[in-house]
Amino acid sequence: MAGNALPANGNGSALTQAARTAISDKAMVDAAIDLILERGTDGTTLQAIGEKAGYSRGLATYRFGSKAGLFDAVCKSISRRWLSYLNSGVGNQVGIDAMCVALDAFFQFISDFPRDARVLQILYCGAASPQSEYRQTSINIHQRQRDDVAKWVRAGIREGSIRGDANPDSVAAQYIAYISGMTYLWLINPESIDFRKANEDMKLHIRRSLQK
Amino acid sequence: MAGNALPANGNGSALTQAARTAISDKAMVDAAIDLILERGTDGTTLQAIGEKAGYSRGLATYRFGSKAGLFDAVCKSISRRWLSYLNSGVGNQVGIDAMCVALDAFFQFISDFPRDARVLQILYCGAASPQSEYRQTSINIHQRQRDDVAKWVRAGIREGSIRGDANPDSVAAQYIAYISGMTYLWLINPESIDFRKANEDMKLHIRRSLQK
DNA sequence: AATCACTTGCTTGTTGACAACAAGTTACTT
DNA sequence: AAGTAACTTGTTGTCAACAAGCAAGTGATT
Repeated sequence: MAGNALPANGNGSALTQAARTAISDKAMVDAAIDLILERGTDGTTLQAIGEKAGYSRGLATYRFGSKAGLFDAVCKSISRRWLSYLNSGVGNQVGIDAMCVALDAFFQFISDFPRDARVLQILYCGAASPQSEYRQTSINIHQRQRDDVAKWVRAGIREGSIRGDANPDSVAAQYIAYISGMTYLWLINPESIDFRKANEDMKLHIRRSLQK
Repeated sequence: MAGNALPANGNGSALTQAARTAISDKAMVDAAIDLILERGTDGTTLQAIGEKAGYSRGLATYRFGSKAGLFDAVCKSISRRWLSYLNSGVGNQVGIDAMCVALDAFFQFISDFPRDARVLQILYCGAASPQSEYRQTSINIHQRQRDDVAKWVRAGIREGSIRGDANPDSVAAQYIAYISGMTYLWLINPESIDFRKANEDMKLHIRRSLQK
């Protein structure tokens, strides 16, 4: 569909090898996102991904090595988008402000790209299984986000906006756990979660428990 | 191993049909827990479960209908244990007390039965996939827990220990999201989580944001 | 600028493992 | 002893993974 399996037809305008790879890569990641949303990770086959992307049944395996390798790539692709989205929202803010803006950015991301958000959460869940070949990716992403939050808290304490007895690492774990857990609850039962309201309440709670 | 495939050996002391089923059932659920911990849900086969339980490769399929059916049974089995554990801890308490005691019970459960806790969380994660045949089980369990928490909050407001402007449903969602998210973080990277400390901080946080 | 050796992208052939189901066998029940 | 329920074995279709081959792109030499 998206990719052209035979780019050099009659004329001399050929694609670069790197371009060919980039095109087929993106086509397969996109196909994977569609299929995961439709059928879940178990129901998604490498054959279906390759063919939906406009290639052969074998390309996905060839390119990504394994099903887990492909999921890892999808995971990284989406989380890259999310992190840049987040960074552009938070900017240089720190402390409680940063935490609140990040919550808003998260809600915005879920509203703007619900498909990406859903697939990312599905893949994070897949990383929970022992022997998961992309668990490390999930660990790294979550750890990085926790580190960012802990930094915001530390800076907030320094500038005096956050009470000095707050434990940055503990607050960060709690904050990331909230986001992760809320997203899970939303994923399995979207109607049961009013994300906007939950986030407004969460901001209030953050202020109450951290403000000096 | 645990189950006897041939209980009626030479003597006349035979087992009841119901007892036979109960024994093989339990043996297979136990085997499944072991195997899921070892190899994850994907790496666990129905054949391996049946044989590890001391039966044939086909019994697990026969009894539970499908892999999802078996996981659903395991999920229900463990969550039953957890809920009775929880109830015996909380008793008739309500409000902030109930919320704090439940956190303690949860930490205790994870310390006492880390294997069960891990498998339960792995299965909850599996329920995140679309088309998951036991998603409803996860939804029900989480919904029930949220309802319980919301009840505690409402009772706390009535008895005057919780501020009147707290939204019970929102607080409940936040509380359950915290537990779910924290368990996920613990599952993928146990060393990174100090559950005891996180829970102590969470209790403080709850008091600060809900106490009148 | 034409061609030739080489590399990389991609496809097709094949194998072993597994879930699911059907048909058969063994253990209990009345 | 006939019937029912627990359990096993035979079989099929699907899939991931790998291997071998084909096609497209690259770049050095002339």
